[in-house]
This record gives sequence, C-alpha cells and structure tokens, in this order.
Amino acid sequence: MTLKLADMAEEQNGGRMEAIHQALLRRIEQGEIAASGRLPAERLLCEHYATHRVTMHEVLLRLEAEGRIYREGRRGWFVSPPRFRYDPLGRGHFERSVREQGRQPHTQLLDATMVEPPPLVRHMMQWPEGAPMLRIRRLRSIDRRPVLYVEHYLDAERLPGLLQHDLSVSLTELYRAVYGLTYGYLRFNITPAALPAEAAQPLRAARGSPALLIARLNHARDGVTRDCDLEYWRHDAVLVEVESREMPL
Amino acid sequence: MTLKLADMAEEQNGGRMEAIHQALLRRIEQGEIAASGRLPAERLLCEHYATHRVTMHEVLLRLEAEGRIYREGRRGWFVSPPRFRYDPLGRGHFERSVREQGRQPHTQLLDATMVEPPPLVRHMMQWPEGAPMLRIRRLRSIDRRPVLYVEHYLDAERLPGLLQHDLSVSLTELYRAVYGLTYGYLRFNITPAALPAEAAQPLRAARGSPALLIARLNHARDGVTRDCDLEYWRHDAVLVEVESREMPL
DNA sequence: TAGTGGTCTAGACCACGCT
DNA sequence: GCGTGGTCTAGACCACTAC
Repeated sequence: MTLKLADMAEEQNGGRMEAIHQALLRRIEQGEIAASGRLPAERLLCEHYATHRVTMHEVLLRLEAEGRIYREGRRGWFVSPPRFRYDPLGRGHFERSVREQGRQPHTQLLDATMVEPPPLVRHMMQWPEGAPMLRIRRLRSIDRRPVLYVEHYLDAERLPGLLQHDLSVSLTELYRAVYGLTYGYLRFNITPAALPAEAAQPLRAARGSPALLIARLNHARDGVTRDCDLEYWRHDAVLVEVESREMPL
Repeated sequence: MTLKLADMAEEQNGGRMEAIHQALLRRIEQGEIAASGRLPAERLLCEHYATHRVTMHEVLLRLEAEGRIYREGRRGWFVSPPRFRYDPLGRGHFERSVREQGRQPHTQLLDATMVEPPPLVRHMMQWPEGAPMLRIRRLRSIDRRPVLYVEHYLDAERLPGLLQHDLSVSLTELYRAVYGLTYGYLRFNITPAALPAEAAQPLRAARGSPALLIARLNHARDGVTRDCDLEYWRHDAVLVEVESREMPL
C-alpha cells in the first residue's frame, strides 16, 4: 500500500528523489492538498514513500526552491498560495493592491529607531559615514501569512514629528498628506538572496531560506534623494511585474 | 590542525553547519579563493572541518542559495563572480552592456524550430491553441560562464526568411535592420524559480538549481503583440536594475 | 581509471510549537 | 510532554568528468 512504483518508474531520470518529487507535485497540482493546506508530517511521508527522512527532507527543500511549498517555524510544510503580483514602480500602495487581488493585507510596525545605515543603504543614498538615519521596520502579511519584511531608511530631520503618526499605514500617503512631499523618479534593483536573521525571524522562516531582495531608492521631485527601502520577500510569495509606460529610444 | 574551533565557538547559534558556513564565507570574502576559483573538493573540506559529507554538502547548498558559490556539472564548486547588472527595459543589447561592464559576452544559437508554445507563452501572447510559433533558443555567457538560457517565441509569418540570418547577434537589431520593425512598450515579470531540465543542461547546472525567470512581452509600436522571451538566469549571476524615467502619477 | 559531486539508507539527538 | 522540523554522523553506491 506504500506506493505505486509503477507511477514512479516512468520518470526518465530514475532516482527516488525525482520520483517522489513528481508524485508530490502531482498531488499538490491536483489540489489534493489545498493552498495553504498542510502537508503530512515528514515522518509520515517517509513511511508512505518508503524512504529515509534525509531524502524526504531534500525533496521538500527542492519543492520549496521551486516555490510550491513553504514552511513556517517548525510547524510544518504548507502549499504556497498564488503569488502576489507586485509592481515596484507603482508606489506605496501595498494594502490597496493586495485588496485589488482579492486578498487580505496586514501591516505591522516592528520598530522605528535611529541607527547607522548598513553599507548598502549608505552607498545608495550617498550618506556620510557615521551619521544616523531613522529606520522603520515593518512586517507585511497577505491572508495572515507574513510575506514581506521591510526596512525603510530616511532622513529624520526632514520629517519632524513623524513618529507621532500611525506608521502601519502607507508611508507615501503620510509624506504627502502631512508634509506635502511628492515623489520624482525612483530606482530599484532586485537580487535573489537568502533571508538574513533579522528578516527570517519575523517572517517565521528558516534561516537561509531563499528570498527576493528588492532595494528601492526614492527621489523627491527636485531630484534630491529622499529615502530608501530594503524589501525582503518570501521568494514563493511574489511575482514582480513591470510595464514600460513610454516609448524607449 | 583540522580547525580552530575557537573561531567557530563564537557564533551565536552554534550548530556545526552555521560555524562551517561562516568560516567558508570568511575565506571567500577575504579573497583566499579568487572569483571563479575552485573550492577544495567536498571530501577535502570534510576532512578539514572534521564533518560528514552530508553536512558539508548542505553547507555548500546554502552558500549556493546565497549566491556566493556555484557548481558546474560535476566539476566542482566555484566562487561566484560579481553579478551582471541587467535592465530588462533597455532592449536587446546583451553583448554591448556586458562589454560596458568590462566583461566578455558570448551568444550561442541552440536551435530554431516551429513548436507549439507552452501555456505561459500562449497566455501572455493570446495565441490560439494548437497554432505553432517559431522558437529560437540561445545560450548566453559572460566571461565563458553560461549564465542565461533564453527561449524566444515569435510569429514566423511576420518575419519571412529570418532563419537565413545569423541568429547569434542581437535579434532586436536584426528586426530593425532587416524588417524595419521598432518596438513600442514592453512588459516583463520576474519570478524566482528552479531551472527546468531544458535550461539546466545547457547552463551546466544541477537540475532544480535556483534561478530567476524573466518573461518579457514585447509590443510593436502599433500596440500589437510582437514576441516574447523566456529568460532563465543563473540566480547568482544577475542583478536586475530598473529606473523609472518619468514622473509617476 | 581516478576523482568529483549526487543520491541514498540507517539511526540518533536537538530545539522549537503547541496544548 | 509530545510532535514537528533541523541537524548530524556513518557508510555506501552511482553518474559524470577529466585524464
């Protein structure tokens, strides 16, 4: 009863991992396990597919790399929900665009403190060494699943009294409404990365999990650098979508 | 002589994997092993760090996930060279922009045949089911390392005699020079993915290796869909960089 | 043919999550 | 306290690469 080896034999490359991988994938794709549904425990899967835990674990890691499943803390493995479509050129409307995609957004303020910015930020913003910036850290969720950890760096002196406001809403909106600030152009870059410890913890992800790092540099209308975001996305949760709005060259 | 455990003990989380990970990372960052340089064989590393091969292998996989090292075929592990900075909005100038970054580009035509496009492409281009398209497959390298596998899909009827030309140069250039075609806007999306078999083989990568999938949809000036690219990048080799060139909103 | 990474089994203990 | 994933050792064979 353990398994139809017939199904598995047909795979081209043989190898138990490959066969189990395909079998599990089929079960996920056919909706046998619903999105956000939990997979059976590793030990149960081992029994079912008559294999060792190490092998099983590697299969699961591969499915994770493909963005089909994810894990949270040590609570188990879950089927990945559809990706959130995200356009980094359209600004500051996380909550709205999540809702437009028929899903439930949530934003949580982690903290807001003065810190020395990390080298990447200092370089992007051409910030003098040793000078502190205001860092706002937030955690954003979709359908109760934390998917995005953001560090927002900005020049505190330009935004007096910012900390008195509710920082769990759109910061862009806040800048506009309270300080009358609007944006000019922006630049962003995307790197596949692994989650650093600070990001992994609030995201309830394993250290070293695959992630997508999006660094955004915002400019004010006068061309002066305004602020900078470091966004760590769970890699299975997002699909970046960009459209050129003018005729190039 | 095997290892200074003192160095390793200081790590916060303990765990041999974590310690070995840090130790190797330090060696890489300090340039003890040059970019594109080869790491010692896994078995040697095991000896040096007094651990088992499975553990060592997992450490190496983690460094791979972080984009610090990569492997080719079964030839060994290598230190990742700096990432190629790539702007998907600037078109068809792979060779030129690689050279601008002081590196050596190379493009190899794999094949060009009529096929039924995969579902993703058919959907993006709103192509009728069952109708064939011309598929051009190419492999692109930087400094002799294959980093990008591209499938280019296009409407063969609009480009008669295309196959008579040299398909290892810029296709955009070819369209313009030979057919007088210029582009309007384009759309692209980016997904972290795992390499499918077709892509893994020419890239000399292990099946299931992490990758970045960029799907680009090109439109002609009249707004008609022109063609579509599926680009599979080795995930450690690229950094996507986009700048908004106009004032949003 | 020797050396490399890739896979696999067996068995064990640890750390965290939940209740 | 029990169940979950996370890590670790031991030992083995396979598949591909380079020579």
